[in-house]
Amino acid sequence: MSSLRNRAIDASALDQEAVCKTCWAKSFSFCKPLHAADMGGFFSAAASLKVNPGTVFIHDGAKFPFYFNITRGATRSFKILPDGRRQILNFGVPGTLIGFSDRSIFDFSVESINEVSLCRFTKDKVDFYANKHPELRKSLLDKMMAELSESYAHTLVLGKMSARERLAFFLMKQNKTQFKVYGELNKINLPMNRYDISDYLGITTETVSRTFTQFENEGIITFIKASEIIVRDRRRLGALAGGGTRSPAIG
Amino acid sequence: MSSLRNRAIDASALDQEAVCKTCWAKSFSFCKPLHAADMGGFFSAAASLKVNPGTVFIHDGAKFPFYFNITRGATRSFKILPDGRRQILNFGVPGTLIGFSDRSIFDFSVESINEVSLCRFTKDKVDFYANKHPELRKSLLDKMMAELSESYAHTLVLGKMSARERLAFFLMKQNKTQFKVYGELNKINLPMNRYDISDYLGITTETVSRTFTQFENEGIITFIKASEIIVRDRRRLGALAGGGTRSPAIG
DNA sequence: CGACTAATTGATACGAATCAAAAGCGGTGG
DNA sequence: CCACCGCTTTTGATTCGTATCAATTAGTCG
Repeated sequence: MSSLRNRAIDASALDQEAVCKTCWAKSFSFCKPLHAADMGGFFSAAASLKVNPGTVFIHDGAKFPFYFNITRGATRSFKILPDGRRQILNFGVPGTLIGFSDRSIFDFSVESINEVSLCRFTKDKVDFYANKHPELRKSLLDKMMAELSESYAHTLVLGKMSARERLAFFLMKQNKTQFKVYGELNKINLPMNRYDISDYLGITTETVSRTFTQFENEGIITFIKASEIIVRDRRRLGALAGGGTRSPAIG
Repeated sequence: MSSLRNRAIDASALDQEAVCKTCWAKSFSFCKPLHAADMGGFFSAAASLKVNPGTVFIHDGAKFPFYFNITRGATRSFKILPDGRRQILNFGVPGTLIGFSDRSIFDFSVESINEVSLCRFTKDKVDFYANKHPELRKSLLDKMMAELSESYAHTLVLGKMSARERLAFFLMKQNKTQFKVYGELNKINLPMNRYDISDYLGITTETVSRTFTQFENEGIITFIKASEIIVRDRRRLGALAGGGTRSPAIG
């Protein structure tokens, strides 16, 4: 797990308000409702950060009174058992809000997969504005509900599904988010490696690999390269993924 | 799955304010902070309900603009796959708040295990008071955070742990909540049956049963009866449960 | 006390893990 | 530009934990 080594976080002090105005991730970020209102005061309190690939920027057990909104790149959140076994809880994409935790203490870690850009907000500041703006409060709650709901879907996958079903679920989910964030319809990009996928799905890399091969042989998907997939038969993929997520209809 | 059949919900219109004043579950319920203030208006908006054993009182996919606070008994929340496989997401005990969901639509079902008493609050009413009382808002958020946090712990268990570890985790968790709610130190009560435990842990009843027997043979636990356990060696049980939950130290 | 359901125990099968090796891929330097 | 090295991914052989199938025992209720 060499990727767990820590690297520096590059913070650049830019004109945050201008950054927010042109932020391409705002339409699916928690701060969306504030862009309509004249909320320069809120945005100037934010800070833009860049994180190098493979950097753990939130540590399990640490006190951390910030929210992070991802604007570019991808992250993995995970828990680790004393003997090193790792479970990935979810992957973050642009629009993902990180920071829901009890008493500001995280009970999982978050690591960048590739180069990640994010906005940092102090919780106090967010709370302050949330108290004044019901829409922001609702937006935050929605993000949190969605996270809880996704966690429950994940629970179902890990508790009841076979390797084939798990991978199908993962691909459908990935397909859905990539459509939402990047507008890709049938192309699935996999910024994470096979270990990440296996640690997310509770199986091994070998099983992930074998199952990918099966899917390709069955004409369900085609590989452009190891990290890029074309969905050929969404119906069958969706059927395999079962009720894991509420019907992942796209478009 | 005969237990999924629906039975009537008995609603009794009592003097709610009096009920709340003497509610034994209030010290660990979301409404706790309001008991200090003079909040008769809030409590009179609540309704006390009783639910017969084995009743699904919240249905996956249903619109349901209420919160339920459990005051007596136990519940199971679950998701079901099209082919009938069931995953239990969590068990509810007195103090558990049910109702966090996206746009008031539940994406899981909730069923009573034994006779359950609960308080029903309309979400509008709760929101109204939450806007005026930061402590109530915080209390609600805390419940939600705890639910998310527990779901993540559950994810780790289902994704990475062996049958022995899963059952140990379950027992430690059960032990911890029963201490908090009922003050029992080494006695664990199991209101749920073996199917529930297996569907919560992602294993089969047979495996649950075999593992229980192992634990008893190893001197870790003793059975009073099938639904009542004495913990003999919490150290070993905790070690097995690993980092599944943040150190389950009691007392 | 008998009938039904829940829980336990036993025998076998199977899916995925593990162990092992080969192939693919990306970067570096001669 | 190609050869080499390390890392990731794929493929193969075998093992192992848990599921499944089957039967017995315990517990509960009329």
